[in-house]
Amino acid sequence: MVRAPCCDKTGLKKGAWTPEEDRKLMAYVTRYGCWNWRQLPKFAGLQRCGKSCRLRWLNYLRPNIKRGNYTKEEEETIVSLHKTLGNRWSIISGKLPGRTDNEIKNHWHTNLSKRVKPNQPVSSEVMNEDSVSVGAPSKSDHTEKNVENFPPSSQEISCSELSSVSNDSVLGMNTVAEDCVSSMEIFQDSGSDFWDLPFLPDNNYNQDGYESLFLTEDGYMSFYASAYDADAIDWIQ
DNA sequence: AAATTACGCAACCGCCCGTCT
DNA sequence: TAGACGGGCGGTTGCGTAATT
Repeated sequence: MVRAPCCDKTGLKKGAWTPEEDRKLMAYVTRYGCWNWRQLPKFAGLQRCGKSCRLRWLNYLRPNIKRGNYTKEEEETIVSLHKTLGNRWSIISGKLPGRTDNEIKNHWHTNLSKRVKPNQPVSSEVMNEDSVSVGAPSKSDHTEKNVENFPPSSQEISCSELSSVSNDSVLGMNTVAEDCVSSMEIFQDSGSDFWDLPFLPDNNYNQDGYESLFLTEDGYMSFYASAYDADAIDWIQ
């Protein structure tokens, strides 16, 4: 079976993301969630592959992403986990709140791998699921969480980050889920049919970019403060 | 000051897996 | 049961910038 390309690449933009594209993606995901990455660019008004959008969101735009220098503890954790797990960056990132697998992978290749002796063997049992289960949730766990977090609506809503951001409670990375939920609840509050709404690309932020965004005490980001009523803001906070 | 090299990071690519029909 | 599809993951690439010559 030959797989079709993930998306029709003709006319799709590649390379670095512009602030405008970031705004569109962030606005859309924050407001509507990530119900289908492949379709998302179309609705968000982006000339990008869905995978590209997903990556950009997960690695850069997602709330609570920690950037900058790694602490000694973080580096020790990475080295230690890499010793037992190998290049399973997604699992390793699950143990480092706010760090993305891509970032950890880059950091490893540019810094940490040089410090670790190259002949250090990676245990073959790494590939054994049992040994990986150091708190690494299964995909079915994620599915269950999705079900819990997203009660049935007129159309099934999936928030795929839930599965990439593993072990939410441990990580403190449930922000994305909160985002999706908040998006839906706020939508529901608005009393209109979400799935019939056209994408409103530029109404909820100002011309200067992210100034409408803010972080609440809990680190939850809201995009709605200027566009919705006080009830929504109270809920977010 | 200009040229070259090294480095860090963002993004892309292709494969794999799970789910749905 | 097989095929189609979407999402996730790890490897790799390419660009921008800092450091060095």
